[in-house]
Amino acid sequence: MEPMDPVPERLRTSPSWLVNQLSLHSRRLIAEEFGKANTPGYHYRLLAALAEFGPASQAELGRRTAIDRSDVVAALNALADQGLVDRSPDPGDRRRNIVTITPAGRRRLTELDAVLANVQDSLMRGLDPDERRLFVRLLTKLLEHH
Amino acid sequence: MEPMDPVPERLRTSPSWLVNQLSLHSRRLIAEEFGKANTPGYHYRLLAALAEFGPASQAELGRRTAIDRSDVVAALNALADQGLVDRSPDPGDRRRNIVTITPAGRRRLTELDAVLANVQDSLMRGLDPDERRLFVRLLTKLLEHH
DNA sequence: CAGATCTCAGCTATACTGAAATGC
DNA sequence: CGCATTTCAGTATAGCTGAGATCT
Repeated sequence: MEPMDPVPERLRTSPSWLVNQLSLHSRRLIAEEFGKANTPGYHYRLLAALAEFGPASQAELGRRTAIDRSDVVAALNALADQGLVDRSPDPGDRRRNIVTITPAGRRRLTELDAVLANVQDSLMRGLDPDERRLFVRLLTKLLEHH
Repeated sequence: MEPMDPVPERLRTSPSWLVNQLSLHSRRLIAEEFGKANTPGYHYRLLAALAEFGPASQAELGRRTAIDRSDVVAALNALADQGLVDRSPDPGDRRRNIVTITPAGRRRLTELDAVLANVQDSLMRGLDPDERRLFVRLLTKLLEHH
C-alpha cells in the first residue's frame, strides 16, 4: 500500500470517512485471504446462512445475508457447480427453490471460518480485547437503528 | 429499504461484517444527499484537501484523499469544467499541475459541509454524544494501525 | 539511468434496477 | 387480481492496473 500524506481534518474526523476507510481495509484483507481460497465474498455469507438456519429459498437467503436477489442467483450457480450446495424445486411452492448445504459445503465453511478469524484479528489489531468488545457493541447499536 | 430476516451469528458478530454494513449505510446516505447536489463522492474529498492545505499537485491530492491517481484526473476534469478548481502547469516542475480551489469551489464546499453534517448525524443516530466520541476514537486508533 | 507525474484505456467487485416468466 | 419468486440483462460506482509520454 502506498504511503499517505496528512488527511484533511474534515475527513479525518468524519465517522463516514473513518468507517469507509476501515471497510476498505476489511475488504482488502478478505479479498487477499479469500483469493487464496478462490472464494468470492458472497459465498461465505450464503454458506453461513445455510449452515445456521438450514435449507432456505433464495429469497430468504438474500434477506438473511443482505445480498440482492439477483446476486444470490449468480453466487448459488457457482456454489452448486462446486457441489457446495444443492438446489431443488420446492414441492410445496413451485415458485421457489430449496437450497441446502452439502457436506462438502460444510467442510468449506469450516475452512473459511478459520480464514475469517484471521481477518478479524488483523482488522482489530490496535485494540485490546475490551476495546474490541466495546467497538462491536457500538457498531451493533448503530446498525440496530438503520 | 427491504426488511431483513435474522442474520447468521457468524456475520452478526464479525467486525468485518458490521463495519461493511455501516459503510454501506454511509454510502447510501451520501449518494442520496449528494445526488441532490449532483456531486459524486470524490469531489468533496478533493475540495476539502484543497481548502485545508492550499494548492497542490494531483499526486499530492491523491495521497491526501486516498483517491487513485487515475481517478483524481477524472474528478478534476469535472471540477474544472464546473469552475470549482483551476489547473495550471507548475513552472518549477513541469511534470506537475498546480490545482487551486476557486471562490466558487469554496462556496460549493461550504454547501457540501452542511450536507455532510446531516449525513454524519443520520449515521450516528443511535449513539449519544459520549458514545459517538468513543466510537470515533476507536475507529481512529484502528486506522492508525493500518 | 532510476523515479515521479499526468493521462488514458480498461478491468474487477459490489451493489443495485427493470422486466419477464412463473406460480401463489 | 395483487403479490412473491427466480432469472437474466444491464447499470453505476469505487477502487485499481498497466502502459505511454513527459520530465527531474
